[in-house]
Order: sequence, then structure tokens, then C-alpha cells
Amino acid sequence: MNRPLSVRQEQILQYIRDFMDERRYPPTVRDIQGGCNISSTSVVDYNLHKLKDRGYLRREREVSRGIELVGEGLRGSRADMISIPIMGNIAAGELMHVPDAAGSADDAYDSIDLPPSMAGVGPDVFALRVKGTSMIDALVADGDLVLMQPASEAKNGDMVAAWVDSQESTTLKRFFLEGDMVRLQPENGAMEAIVVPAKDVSVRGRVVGVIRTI
Amino acid sequence: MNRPLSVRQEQILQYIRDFMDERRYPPTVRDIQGGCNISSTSVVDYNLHKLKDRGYLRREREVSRGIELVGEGLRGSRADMISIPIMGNIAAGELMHVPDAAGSADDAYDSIDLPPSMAGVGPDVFALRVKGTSMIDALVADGDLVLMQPASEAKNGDMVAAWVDSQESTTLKRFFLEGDMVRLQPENGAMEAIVVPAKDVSVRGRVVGVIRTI
DNA sequence: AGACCAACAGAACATTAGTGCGTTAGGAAT
DNA sequence: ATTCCTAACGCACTAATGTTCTGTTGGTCT
Repeated sequence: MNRPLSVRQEQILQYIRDFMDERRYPPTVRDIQGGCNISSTSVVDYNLHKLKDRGYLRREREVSRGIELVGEGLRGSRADMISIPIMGNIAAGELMHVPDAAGSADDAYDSIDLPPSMAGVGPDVFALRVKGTSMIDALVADGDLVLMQPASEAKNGDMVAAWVDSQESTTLKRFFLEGDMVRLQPENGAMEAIVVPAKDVSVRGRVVGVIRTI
Repeated sequence: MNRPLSVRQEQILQYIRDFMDERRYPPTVRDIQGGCNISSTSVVDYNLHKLKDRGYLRREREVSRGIELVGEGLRGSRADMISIPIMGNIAAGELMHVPDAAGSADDAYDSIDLPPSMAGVGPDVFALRVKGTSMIDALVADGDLVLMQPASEAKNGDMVAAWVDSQESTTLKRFFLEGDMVRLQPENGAMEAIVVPAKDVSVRGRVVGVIRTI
């Protein structure tokens, strides 16, 4: 079921990508026909149907240029962006708002669009604005935007957003598991690490990127 | 000549923005007609023509959905991105490639798209990949991408890309004008500042943002 | 050979959708 | 009031464009 696309389908898909990058609207069936040297519009329709079934695009019936690239179909095109919600602020020892690993929150203040290459792996990346200077030595400044990959576990040394029961808050720190204890290490010479029982800490996400505007 | 858009034109423009954010292709004249409660298609055409003359959009004649938002017309829509070329690398004391302030170089290795709110002011912003750790204390790490605003002057303390005649290279440093001399200060305790006659230094751009992926 | 299927060809068909052209409304100049 | 202008509108026409139908070709399997 998951065999590769035929040469023709690959060709058509690429043509659509190029067309949409250049103009800003999708091609017609006849545009594709001409651009790919296909003899008949029905062949185009035939292959578009296949591409649709395979999840590379969607089509609006009876609508001119009613083609919308989707998922894999977008790969490599300029429109290949993922929208990253800015979920709130994160700070050392102050409260914030982190969505559940599975939860998709629509109540984001704002969002930014980034190409997937810059957004780490998954499509569930979200962003938080850093408040305070607790990670200054890790090159994360007050006001920076950190890109977070939801995660419930972390390796030693990872920069994570972690919930600490005793503080009833989430905070941005480096994570170190030491026996039964977890050390949450700020990267700021003037600040002390927090050491708490591992069971009282839950990792919410891992930092995969930093964005700063000056 | 620059009086505000008519209510109708504003309404049509907003409708196009919304339509393109939702579906991924532009609306037809009749979509606009229905969406804005307009009695005739020619009214839409009439106003689209006006919007075109005012530089809010472009149209392809005889082409269905041949509408492309442009410049001001994009404001607030999801497609409102500027493409930032990644022009090369920049390092302390090594050579790099910086375009002339006026020059637009198409030979960029790659590019990223960002919403204007994140790209500083102008549309002529470009990006450089940082090599080395000379700015580590300014929270700029090896491998980071710095967003540069072309500029030929700088204020004291600005982080700039500066060409130094004697070294025949461009380097990322903090800029300080001290009498006739310019001090280019790395932000790394282990490195020495470069002090050279002001006439032998030319500022190429100012850092307006930093992007890091981990 | 025969059945079967993916892929393609060609042409006709049915809407969709942009455009030309004439008409109306409201002001400014004469 | 009359003329002239431009913004705004309505209608009809035709080109643009998606869809469908029938048939062909070349391969694979039995």
C-alpha cells in the first residue's frame, strides 16, 4: 500500500509545488497538462485522484484550481510551514502555562510560522517566552522565545520545562537525575539549583530552539 | 492620491485575506461577491481593479482566481512572510561573504521565511550563520543564525558585522567608537578586542535577531 | 488465450468565472 | 438647469476549466 509514487505522480506533485511557489495560486488541470507534457486532461485528473487518495493533496470538486497540498505533498515548497503557538511565559520560580503533552490548546496568545527544518521534529512543537535571566549562561536571555518539544522524559543535561510539585509551577532549567533526586540547574552563577525527589518533578518539554529579536 | 480605501475595498481586501487563510487558494470574483453581499460581479471587478492600481494586489488577466495579495495587502494574513536569505557564515577573524548594503544577492545558500514581526524592520534583512564562539557572552553560540539589518553606521554597543581592512575579513563584534579608533569587542573572556583606525573599518550590518536550533 | 487492472488518449460536456459594455447616481463646473 | 465627470453598478457574453465517457495499450496472473 505504501509503495513509492509513480514517476508521473512525482512529476505532477513537483510541478504543483513549483507553480505555487512562483505564482501564489494553484494550477489548473490544463496548466499541469501543459507543464508536464501530458496528452490529456483526464490523465491529469486520474493522477490527481491518486495523489488525493494517498494523502498528498486535497481537491475541491467543481472548483477551479481547487487543489491544496497537504502533509507530505508540501515538502520542499515555500508554503511548507508549521504554525507554532506561543503558549505563554516561562520563568524561574514563577507560574506559567504548559499544555499537556497530548493536549492541543487553541488559547494561544499568538503564533509564529516556521519552516519545519527550524522547528525541530514534531508538529506539536510550541513556544514559550522566557521571563528572567535564570538561563543566561546557556545563552537564553530574558524575552527570548524558546521552542519546546513536548516530552515527559529527559536526558541529563537537557534543557527542559519542568513542573515542580512543591513550587506548584513550571520552570526552565537543565535537568539532572541523580539517584532518587532530580537537580534542576539554572544557568546563572547567582542562582542555586533546585533539588527535589524525582517523583515530585514532571518534565513537560525539551527546548529545541531559541529565537531572539533585538 | 493616498486617501484611505473605501469601505467596500477594505471589506473585499479583508475577505480575500480570510479566504486565503482558510482555503489555500484565492477566491473567485463570485466568491467575493457572495462573501461581501455585492450585487454584481462587475462591482467586484471594478474594486479589484482599484485595489490593483493602489498596489494592494496583482491580477492575472483571464485567469480564474488569478489574484495575488502584495505588499500592504498581505498585512495580517498568514501568508505575510518575508523570505530571508542565508548569505553565508560569519566568524571571528575568518573570511565570510556579506552583500553590499544595496546589493541583493540571489546566490544565497538557503533561505528561511519569517513573519515580519520577527525580522526586525526592513525587507532587506538577511541572515548569517555564526562560526565560532567569539560572541558567546552575548548569548550568541556557534551555529546560531543571526538576522542582520544592512547598515553602514552603528551606535556604541551595537552588535555588528564589520569589515576590517587590515584583516580583509568581516567579523561579528560589538562596536565602540573611541576617538579616531574603533574597538571591536568580542564577547568572550578569552579573546582580545581589535582596535583599529575608524577609517579602516566599515560596518556592514546590525544584528537584529538570533535563531538557534538545538 | 482470457480475465483483469493500472495507466493513458481523445473528445464532448457542463459549469465556473473573468470581462466588455451600457446604465445609474451624485457631485462640480459652466 | 445643463453639462461633464467619475464612482458604482447590472447584465450578458464567452473564455477558462473541471468532469465524464468511451476506448486503447501493455502488462500480470491463472
